[in-house]
Amino acid sequence: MSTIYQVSELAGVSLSSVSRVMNNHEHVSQRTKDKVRAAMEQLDYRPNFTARSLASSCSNSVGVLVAEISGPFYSDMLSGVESELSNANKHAVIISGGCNEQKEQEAIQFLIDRNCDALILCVDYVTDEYLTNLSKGSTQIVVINRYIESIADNCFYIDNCLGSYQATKYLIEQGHTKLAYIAGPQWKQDAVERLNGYKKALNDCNISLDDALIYEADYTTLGGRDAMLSFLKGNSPFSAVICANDEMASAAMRVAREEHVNIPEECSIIGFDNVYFSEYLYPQLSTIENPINAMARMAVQSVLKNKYNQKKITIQNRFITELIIRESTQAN
Amino acid sequence: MSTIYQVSELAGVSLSSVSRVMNNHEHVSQRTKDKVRAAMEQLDYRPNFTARSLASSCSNSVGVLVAEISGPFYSDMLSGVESELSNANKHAVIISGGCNEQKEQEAIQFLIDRNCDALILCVDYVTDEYLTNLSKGSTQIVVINRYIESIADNCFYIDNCLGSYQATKYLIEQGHTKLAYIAGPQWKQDAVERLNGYKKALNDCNISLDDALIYEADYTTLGGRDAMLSFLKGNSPFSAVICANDEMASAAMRVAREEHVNIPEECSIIGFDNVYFSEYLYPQLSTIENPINAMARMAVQSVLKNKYNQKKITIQNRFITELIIRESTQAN
DNA sequence: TTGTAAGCGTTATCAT
DNA sequence: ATGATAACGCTTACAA
Repeated sequence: MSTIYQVSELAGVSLSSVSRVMNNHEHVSQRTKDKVRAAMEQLDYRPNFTARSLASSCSNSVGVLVAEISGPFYSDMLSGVESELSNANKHAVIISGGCNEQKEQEAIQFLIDRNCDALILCVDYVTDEYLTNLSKGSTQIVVINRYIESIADNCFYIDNCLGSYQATKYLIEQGHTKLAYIAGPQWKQDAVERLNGYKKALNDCNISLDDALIYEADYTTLGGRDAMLSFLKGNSPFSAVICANDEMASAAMRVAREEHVNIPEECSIIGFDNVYFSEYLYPQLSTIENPINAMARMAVQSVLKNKYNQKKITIQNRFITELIIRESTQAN
Repeated sequence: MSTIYQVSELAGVSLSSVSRVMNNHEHVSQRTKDKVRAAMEQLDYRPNFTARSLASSCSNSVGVLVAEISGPFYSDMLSGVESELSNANKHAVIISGGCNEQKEQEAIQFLIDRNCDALILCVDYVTDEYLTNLSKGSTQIVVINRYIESIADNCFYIDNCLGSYQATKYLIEQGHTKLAYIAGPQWKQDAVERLNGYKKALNDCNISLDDALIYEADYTTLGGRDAMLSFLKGNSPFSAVICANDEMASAAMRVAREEHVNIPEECSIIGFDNVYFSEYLYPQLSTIENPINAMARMAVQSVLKNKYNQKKITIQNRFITELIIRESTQAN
């Protein structure tokens, strides 16, 4: 591997001139540029990434922390982050966080220690306060899928409440009046907000809340299964069930089938997130589009703008959900 | 941020001693260790990752290149790679390759330029020769999901032929004699092998090949859809269809439903890969388990062993598929 | 516009 | 066992 020094020798110029050419500095004569470029070509010179990082204290890499790598939701997000980063010639150091506060903090520290210029975080366990504090450090922090008032400009999130409001309102407009809700774990912000949207819609339409028709599950198919079973075995009749995510909705559909209740004829089901497999299901799942990929891309844009001084695009922090009607819902 | 220098001052020892303690060198007195550790603690010292990389020419990071980040198959692989790497305190630099040879080469070069110690590659476009050559360089190369004879020890792959042989044989044993096959794109090695397994099973059972019952699709739902439609509209009757992956199988099931052919009563369908959503489908998809996650972990182990001199575990290069029977197949 | 030289924070080779 | 000191390959004042 040749170094900047060898290039400078071959080109007959100084180290700094080579560096200037590499970094496209102004005030370099065409003649120097040409000589340097020719020498680089001849030596098949490749800048040493690590040395540049050390000297410039900029690693051109951003750390990404998510709860898990696989899973339709996170992988869609990662995909957006990675592609946007690659386009800008930065790279992503991706790790998956643990399942408790300490692990999450360690993961963040790991990324900081690796000299990432910025961090894109999708975290559930660390506190708002911790993240706020972190933001005061030299590593830029950006948070996806969570709203923290004190660092609002660095948060990218959807209006979860609006999302389930849209779903619930739609079903009510379709004539449903007995609506069940399968909630996500209530220690997660988004799960609480989604439940609120459901409640708000019922309230706006003067439908009273029936606690027996709300089941707190955990966003997994197992949870969705238990929830649906509980509704079916309960005493409160219902003609529709709104789910806090698509996984639980898919489980609810399966349980319905096992118990011989036809979807959507006897019961409408709607999900949340619009993960890609929701159209593979039978019936295809009606759901709420969650623009996670776009959010991820925007988060990267914000990093590019703030940390890498790139193009002055306008940053949007709040994203809007959208109703997707497929086959799993119908009028009552 | 404090440096090794400040630690050495506070501890009253030299730079080298601090370095030695950090790296757990032998021949360091307990007294020195204690002093250094205390000083580190007091200063909340964190080693500078970049400086270490430069000085030691070891970045402790491995580059991972996949065709795409999302998608059930790749994300399962990435998940395995990342977790295994994190456990070893290494990190993953993940990028997604392009959709042609040049882009793929660029992506690889990108990773090499970033001083990755090793590369884990899941690539389709670059040639065997290119990869063989690459392996001669200083960056260790490991290939997942592809077998290249000249660098066999660095390849991790499943027996694709066996996989579809298992599927086909099973259906034949269940009494099916007219079996259609939805193939993957034949410029991909795994797609060819999978098709071969099907042919071999037919041959072993003395069932003659009907070209009208083989359709080359592209591993996507759209392709699977076209394939199934073509079979249904063709003149060759069939009672089972074997698909080269689960996405196409899910599409085939949907088309069947649209055309009012009951699965599995009128037609058995089997997939390949056992991606996680295959059990969400209705009917749940029978398929071939592809141990991609295990393969990914093994690939990391091989890197740990060869590049980072870690534990002498035995490396396994070839992985075996397994028949998973669910609801989409039945006896004929 | 170009060159000189001092870092950047480590590791690693020598002596001692 | 410990300490100087020279790399590692580049960036960046500062000087010319």
